[in-house]
Amino acid sequence: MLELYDLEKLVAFKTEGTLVAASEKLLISQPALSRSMRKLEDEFGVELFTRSRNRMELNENGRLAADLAEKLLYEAGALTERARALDRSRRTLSVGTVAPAPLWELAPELSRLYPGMTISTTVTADAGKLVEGLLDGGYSLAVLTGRPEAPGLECVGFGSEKLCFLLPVTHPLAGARSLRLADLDGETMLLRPNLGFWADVLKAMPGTRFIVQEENYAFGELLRASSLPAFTTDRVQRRNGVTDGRTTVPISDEGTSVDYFVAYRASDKRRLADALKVVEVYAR
Amino acid sequence: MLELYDLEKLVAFKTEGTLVAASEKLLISQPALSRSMRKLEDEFGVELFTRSRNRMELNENGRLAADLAEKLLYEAGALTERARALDRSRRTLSVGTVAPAPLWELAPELSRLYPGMTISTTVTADAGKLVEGLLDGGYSLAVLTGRPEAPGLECVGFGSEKLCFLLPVTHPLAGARSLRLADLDGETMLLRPNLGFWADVLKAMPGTRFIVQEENYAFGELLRASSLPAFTTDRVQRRNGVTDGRTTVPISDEGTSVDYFVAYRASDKRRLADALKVVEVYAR
DNA sequence: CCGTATTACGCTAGCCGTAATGATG
DNA sequence: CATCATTACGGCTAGCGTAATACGG
Repeated sequence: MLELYDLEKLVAFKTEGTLVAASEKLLISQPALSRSMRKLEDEFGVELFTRSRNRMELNENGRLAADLAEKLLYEAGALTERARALDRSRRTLSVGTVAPAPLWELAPELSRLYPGMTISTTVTADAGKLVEGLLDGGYSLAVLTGRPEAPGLECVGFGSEKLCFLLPVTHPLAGARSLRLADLDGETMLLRPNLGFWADVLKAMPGTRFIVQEENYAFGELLRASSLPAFTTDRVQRRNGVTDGRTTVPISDEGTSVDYFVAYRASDKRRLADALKVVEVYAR
Repeated sequence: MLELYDLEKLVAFKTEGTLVAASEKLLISQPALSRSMRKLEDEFGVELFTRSRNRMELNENGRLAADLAEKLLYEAGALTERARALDRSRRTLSVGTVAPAPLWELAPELSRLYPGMTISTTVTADAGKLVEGLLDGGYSLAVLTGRPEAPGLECVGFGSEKLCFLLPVTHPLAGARSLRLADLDGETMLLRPNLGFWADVLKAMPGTRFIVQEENYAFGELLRASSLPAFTTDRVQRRNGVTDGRTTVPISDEGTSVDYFVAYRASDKRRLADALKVVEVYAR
């Protein structure tokens, strides 16, 4: 029977030009390769080479066969690759979100509910990309700030979040009951990266210099040691508690208070039932 | 390494549904097939089946892999098939002709000049088909009654042929120096099959009943034993000599005298040089 | 119990490598 | 005579079959 390994040898001979060179590339002996090529001709029932006593070349048949073999080998590789890719996607639950906070609650629960699955998360300000990803299978769950319109998608509420300033108690505005973003514009502020749509909200503070600190411990140290204002949200505080030496002041700008929704494909409803139940609990 | 035989086993399992059935189809034992399927999973690095103690089924990965494997196997078959087809075409010299007589001279010479090649011949009234066939490689040589116009084609003259009546000496018109087709219309005539364009010429004798005899010896017997008029040509007579008890009367209708040309692809000129030389000799 | 998959075990056909041979430029 | 392909021969291992085992409807 024709086998892929034989075709690989044929292709090696095509690219190397001699049995010696090809056999070295294939890490087998010349006699082995010589025999394989004869066997291949037998299997095709067709002469593939012109042979002189110390020279072997592909003839027209051989060139065609080798070219087609090369394609076939590529496709065989693609076959395993696609199977692996499918398996990976079956073992991965991709979650996209427009803001990081909901993810902090959702991701650990997903890990607990679907052990063995890789939870892949993405934070982006682009809600359109998330909806698109839901539809084409790129995401299984998406946390949005509104209900998606696309057919085939459903969603459940996932609570709300309200942006606040986190000011040192010594800050001049620390006593305010409510502030506008513009009130602190021009100062230097501490910020986490990957804020999702919040990054868009902060465009209302064009004069502000943001110091971005990704590392969690370092961020906490900066908060404690510096007198730089920062942001927090009601949701973060409910989860992490208050920060010593800092006071929380709500922001009254439009768009700083949002409702979240977790969207999913209707066809995934059963598969994701456990996760959606957890979402409901958090939504309260 | 992934091998086609393994993929064949996978496909057999997909179509048969159980290892037992598939192993019977493949003419191997169940244990062998069971092991092969495990090996396949190893090679993919991916689970392909859901197993209970006495039931095995393809999972999502497995279905994808089996479907792709089926395609790949088909393409592997096509690969050898194409190589064989190429080989066959390399070993075949296809000759098309609009009339049988030139072929009687050409075919034996081609067999002599290209030993080992299969000479495949076709007689057809449709000259357009022959030109088309020359262009697409379906024919290597075509005998036509005019020079082909298509670019990439060349031709050489191959003599002429003149249609005659072959009448019993007892026939009322046997003494004529020349006749029209219409002069014998309404009689019953002897005919060979596969006349090429001559068949079109005979449409000028709508009232004639033709007795077609393919077999050579039988045709000769009919010629000798019967008094039915028949056709011959100058070219046939030059080759075979005259027929006892018959006289030859030329036909003066338009289109009963033709010049032949042997057409070929210009790119084939060198390969066919020997054949074309022979054509020239016959053309005199 | 019959049908199915898996495990255990011994065998063998196919493929390989080494060594020797042949041809060619 | 250096290089390449082929032939000869012996060894090894992947894959097979048989037999035994285990599970489920």
